[in-house]
Amino acid sequence: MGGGAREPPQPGEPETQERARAEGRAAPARRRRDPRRLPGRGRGRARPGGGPAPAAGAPAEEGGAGARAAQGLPAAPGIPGRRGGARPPPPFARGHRGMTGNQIRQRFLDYFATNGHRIVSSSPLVPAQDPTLLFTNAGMVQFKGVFLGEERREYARATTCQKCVRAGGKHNDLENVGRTVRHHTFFEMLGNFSFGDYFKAEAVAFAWEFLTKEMGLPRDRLWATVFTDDDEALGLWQKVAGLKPDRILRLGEADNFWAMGETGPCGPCSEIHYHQGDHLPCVEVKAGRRCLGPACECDRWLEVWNLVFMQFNRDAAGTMTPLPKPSIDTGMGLERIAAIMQGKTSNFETDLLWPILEGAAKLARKTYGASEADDISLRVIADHARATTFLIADGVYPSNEWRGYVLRRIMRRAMRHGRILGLYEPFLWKAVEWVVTVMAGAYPELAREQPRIQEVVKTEEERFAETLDTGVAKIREYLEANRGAKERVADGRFLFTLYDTHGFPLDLAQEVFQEAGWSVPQASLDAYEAEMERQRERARASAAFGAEAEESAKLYGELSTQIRPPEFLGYESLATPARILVMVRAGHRLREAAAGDDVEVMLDRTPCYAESGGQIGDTGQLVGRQGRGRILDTYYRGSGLIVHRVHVEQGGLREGEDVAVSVESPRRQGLRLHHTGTHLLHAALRRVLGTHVTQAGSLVAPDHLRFDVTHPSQIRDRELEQVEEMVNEKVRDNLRVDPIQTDLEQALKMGALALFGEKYGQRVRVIKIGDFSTELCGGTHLEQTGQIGLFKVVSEGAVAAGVRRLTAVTGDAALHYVGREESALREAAGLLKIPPLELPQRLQKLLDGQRLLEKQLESMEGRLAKSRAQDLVAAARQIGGVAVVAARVDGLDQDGLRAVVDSVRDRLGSGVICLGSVKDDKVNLVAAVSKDLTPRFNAGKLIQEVARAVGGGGGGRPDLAQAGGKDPSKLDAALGLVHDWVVRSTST
RNA sequence: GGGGAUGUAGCUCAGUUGGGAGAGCACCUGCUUUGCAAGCAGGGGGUCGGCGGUUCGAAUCCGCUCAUCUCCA
Repeated sequence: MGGGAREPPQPGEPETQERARAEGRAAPARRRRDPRRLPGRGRGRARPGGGPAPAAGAPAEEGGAGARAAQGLPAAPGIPGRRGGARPPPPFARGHRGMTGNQIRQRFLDYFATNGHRIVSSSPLVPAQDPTLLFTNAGMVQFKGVFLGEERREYARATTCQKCVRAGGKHNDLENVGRTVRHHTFFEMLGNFSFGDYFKAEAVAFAWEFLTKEMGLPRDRLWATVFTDDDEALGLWQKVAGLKPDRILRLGEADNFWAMGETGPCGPCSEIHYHQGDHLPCVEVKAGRRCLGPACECDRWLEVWNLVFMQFNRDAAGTMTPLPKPSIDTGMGLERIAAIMQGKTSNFETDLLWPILEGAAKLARKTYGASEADDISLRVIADHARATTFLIADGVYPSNEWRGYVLRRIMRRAMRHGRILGLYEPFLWKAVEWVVTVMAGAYPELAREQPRIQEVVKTEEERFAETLDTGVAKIREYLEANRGAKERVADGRFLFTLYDTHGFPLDLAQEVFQEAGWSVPQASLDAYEAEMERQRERARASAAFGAEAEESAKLYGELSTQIRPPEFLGYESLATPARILVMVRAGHRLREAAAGDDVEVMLDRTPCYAESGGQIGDTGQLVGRQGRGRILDTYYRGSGLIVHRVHVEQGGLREGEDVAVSVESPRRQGLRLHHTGTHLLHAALRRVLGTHVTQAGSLVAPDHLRFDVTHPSQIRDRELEQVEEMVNEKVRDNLRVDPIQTDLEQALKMGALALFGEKYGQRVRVIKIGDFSTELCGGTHLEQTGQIGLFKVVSEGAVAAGVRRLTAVTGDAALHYVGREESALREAAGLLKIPPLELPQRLQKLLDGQRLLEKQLESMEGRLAKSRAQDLVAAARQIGGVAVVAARVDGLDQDGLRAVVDSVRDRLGSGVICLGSVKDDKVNLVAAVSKDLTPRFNAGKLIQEVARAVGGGGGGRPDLAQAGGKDPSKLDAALGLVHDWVVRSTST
């Protein structure tokens, strides 16, 4: 009975609660931290307005020396510009003080390893197959499937140091980073996990032992919190840790209850808090209230470690049933524990971040601690440099959508703060090196990827400079256009357009305006914000459109817990008997499907490959007793469910029915050819271009393959030829293609390429092609490379900055491709009656000849026009002293006619001309009036009148006009109108 | 996924209710001159992103599409 464990939301904290749930877990680094209430640097200087006495412990005087220390200016060795100030004695046991971040990380993993935990390496920042999650944001992300019971591991205890990014998405803390000493976009999360193995008692004991023994933290500074009615946890803290009851707080659901989502595993949690000391300023005290102790949001108390007791399963109705095997998930921010261990009140002064911040400070010739504004910028740069480096290393590229967009925002924010510090030239790419220096020990891939990362960062910096330039130009235009404005006040809507359309940041815009002597009042900022809000509204409104997709996602989420992922037989066989477990249509379960229906079918076993790893899903047939369906596509839904999209062709299908499933085998064969071809291509590219080449995307279709790779510049023809040759050589070598089942560690030892964004369980499949290629892959492959027959690259091009896209074909498709090209060549050569190989020279000759002819034609036409003009000039009539030419010159198009008219006008010197021509059963008309007569005659008006007579219309300038008409038979009559018109125009 | 902007010569861009596709730089030729972005004369170079529509006529108006930039999610 777990229903009672739920507690109503605490008033005044709905947002926090909602966030905690949305986020999936408690977040030591940010939870319950409202930035507006965080102690900023300057805050300690203000005296509290005579509030009541602070909580237990003698507080240091507010605003005094102690407060200064709280401002992030401790007497830290090696930190320049620190000011003198009393600091409390270091709260360390001897021998532990000053442990480096790297040592703490290692110590943590080692400690849990000796306690039976498997050390699992950090998963990539791009979460595998979880499109709802932007980035890996907690240690448990890679174990989600295990907690949900969908996935099995060969160990029941694990420990990790997980790299995490929290930015973008529902909770966006980006703007807070830098303004505080604890917010991060990138951080490392230490955690230990139990999958139905140990529970609360051990979790508490491990945490306590690690902090007090391994880290040597003094017991009297540690406090604990538990969920309201979790007496078990309360008891454990007393028994295991020897904490007195007054040092254990009971907190409500908002703080100490954790859930993965609306439904699924959940349970109470328990936090360990570290008491930094009452000499630090407290926001509550400042506001005239008392410090809340461990539950307070001030810097006196630091939440260090969160232990989650996964105990219940919550269903859609909200009822909670106890899990058969309760689990443990814990998280401790590395940066925080490092700050404590190193006696720093700011994460940025730990050895994990300080070298980066210091590097930026040196570059900008600034001193950390000298000015609050500069400090914010320095912290921003230090933090964002880490996020940038790690994200790019994990295959994210700055772009204008999804993850790439979040990365771009992080990068641009860092660049903006660089400018605030006076760094106008690209600098962030230099910071990458500092990050690598600090982190490469724990993450060797950083060192390997450093050149590529720096390249990407530098290009992005240059791009941003361009954006800024165009923005400044826009503002100049605006200022110019509004030069005469009464009030020199910047329009908020313009500021928004500037940002929305041209990416020019508001704060920079304000600066530019103010420099030009314009003001940006609050009203403008409000208008800006209002436009922004409307933009958000729009986005939200159209997001609601995906409600059906969401509904079906929800259904599949539920189904995942009810039925088991099917057995995949497609590696060995193409047909099998199976049973229909579930059918779905339009997001709803369906018992029976009739002919004509399109349904989604889930089977207990299947030979059909579901789209993944770039290989598209199989098609095939599904035959039951009563009916038959065509499988149009196969894909994954929920977690691990294989869904067949089936069009029922005959009779009906029903749930529970036994059917025969088969894969369309020629198509599958095409997929196998192109998938093995993809691996060969990948390996060849790395050999020809270098190992910086990594897969950035892949599509394996039956008739072609598409492969995106990271490469800074265009791939030259010569390189492509080399690649193609190498692949074909491996095809002729007829290498064996071996699928090997192994574990991840072993696979990596074999040198297998593991790709970003792919999910690899503990059991992985490696495709080994001779000694040429070793890659983790779940796709279907050939037995021997010789089956490919022929490999042809079809095209090469750009996808995004630094990413090139190759398209290639193999097997039959390659032969067809070559065949088509060949026959086109033969046909072309046949037309010229020459051997195909002579085509290029001959074509060049022909083109030159053609060019020459065109020129000649042009000059002939010119001469012809002139000679005709001569006749026409001779035939000019004088009407009221004005020379008028109206004539018909057939066979000329608009351009030819105009040439003649020009010529006539030149010779005439002064006059009115109107010529008509019939060509292709249409009438062309051009009229001209010499400049001296334009005050009296308007060519445009003339042509309109004439054109009307031939069933057309026209217009133009006063001195030249053209028109067309549909009725050639009326042309002569129409031209007759010209003289009348001149007469009339003269008389009026 | 939704909004906004841009796409014209090798480069940077102009092109005004729809009516001769242009400038500067770069390039080629010739002359002049050998002092720093040299000058003068001449010349080459364009599917006006693509497709479709409206119109006698479209770089220009409309629809679709592609690419790039940018914001929101």
